[in-house]
Amino acid sequence: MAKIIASKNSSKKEVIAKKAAALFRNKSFAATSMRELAENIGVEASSLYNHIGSKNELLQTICFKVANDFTIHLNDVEKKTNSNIAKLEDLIRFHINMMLSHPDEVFVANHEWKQLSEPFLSNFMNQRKSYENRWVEIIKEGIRKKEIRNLNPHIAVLTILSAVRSVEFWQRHKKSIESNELESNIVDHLLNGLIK
Amino acid sequence: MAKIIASKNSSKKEVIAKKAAALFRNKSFAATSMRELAENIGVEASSLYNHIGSKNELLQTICFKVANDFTIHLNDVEKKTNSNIAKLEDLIRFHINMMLSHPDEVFVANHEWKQLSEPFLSNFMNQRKSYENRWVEIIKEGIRKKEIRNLNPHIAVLTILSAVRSVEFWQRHKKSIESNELESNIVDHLLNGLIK
DNA sequence: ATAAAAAACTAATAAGTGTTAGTTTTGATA
DNA sequence: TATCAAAACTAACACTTATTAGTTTTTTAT
Repeated sequence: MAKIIASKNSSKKEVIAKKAAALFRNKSFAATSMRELAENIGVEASSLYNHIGSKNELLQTICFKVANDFTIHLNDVEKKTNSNIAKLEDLIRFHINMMLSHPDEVFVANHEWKQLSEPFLSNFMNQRKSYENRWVEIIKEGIRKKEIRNLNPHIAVLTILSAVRSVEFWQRHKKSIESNELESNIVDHLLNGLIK
Repeated sequence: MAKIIASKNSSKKEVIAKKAAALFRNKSFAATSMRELAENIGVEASSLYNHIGSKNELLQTICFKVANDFTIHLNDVEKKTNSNIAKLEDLIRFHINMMLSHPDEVFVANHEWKQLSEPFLSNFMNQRKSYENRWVEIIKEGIRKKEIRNLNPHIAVLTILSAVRSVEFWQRHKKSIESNELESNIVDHLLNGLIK
């Protein structure tokens, strides 16, 4: 009889969620069956239900864990007293490092959140909108203090949040690029541009 | 008896593909059923098969139409004799305009290509890799000619290709931003950076 | 060693899947 | 108006889906 092995650092539910994140990323949430997830863990599908409530609950666990990590970090950044550019750099680096340390979870939160059921879907969208608005405020203040060029702050936020997802592409390629180089290049590009 | 209405500019198959793109975007390919697609068109599911071969063929149609449009445009850009920065700006603007004019199709090509069946999947990935490599060559030459800062060309390409997808976010928001403003801001940000 | 709890199993359910077969309706042409 | 192909329909197929019920095995605690 096969078993789900929990470790010191992760409960059985966390083991399931971790494997689910990998499958949801590689095959999409809808195209991943509970039988397939179970097989990957080495157990029958019905056994999973001793540890989780439903397939959709797994997605909720993954998405909100990621969303909360980002929100908590933003709380910290807002408390600091450094320049707004420094705050943005901190935020950008955190995004990149989150994608490097939890690639599957962040990918799922970025791309599969649409499959959340209500009320979690509305919840997630609101949390994200609020997160973006707080970025916008940082950029606005940076413009006011003449640290930042006079770009549309909303568009700048969307551009940055989109650009950091290039880490996903990089993970497909692994073009012999060090993750340090990746991080510094993205930050440099977004802050200083491409033109010499 | 309901009917699929073809127009002067689009065959019945194109009408189906257009609706499919919208559904695949909003619900994902796997989570969209043929019955649902049929209902949206106003016809029974089996009737669709008078016009298409399979669900996956619909995805192929959408993905390769988009991929070919991008490749054709890149062919044109490579023939030009202007600066490499000008070429990049041209390419970036084309990406943004493609997302504005065919939002659903580009979204599906960007996010649902994984669901392609072989050999189309391998085909698509190769075509994309080749496309990216040709961008890389433009950036390399720009660096050689001192037009472009000495960033890692591969990372720069991934960053740009990722950043232009911010148009997707903007389409969710519609934050009273004109599409012209969106385009010029993204181009400006990527070429000149954020810092004053 | 025994009892209780946790977690695995088998089997089944009801619903939904893409797709095909066979039939009927529609619309255009002769 | 009769004919014929295009394109709609109904009905069904064979399979897969998430999830539950009921049972057996394993682990934990006394």
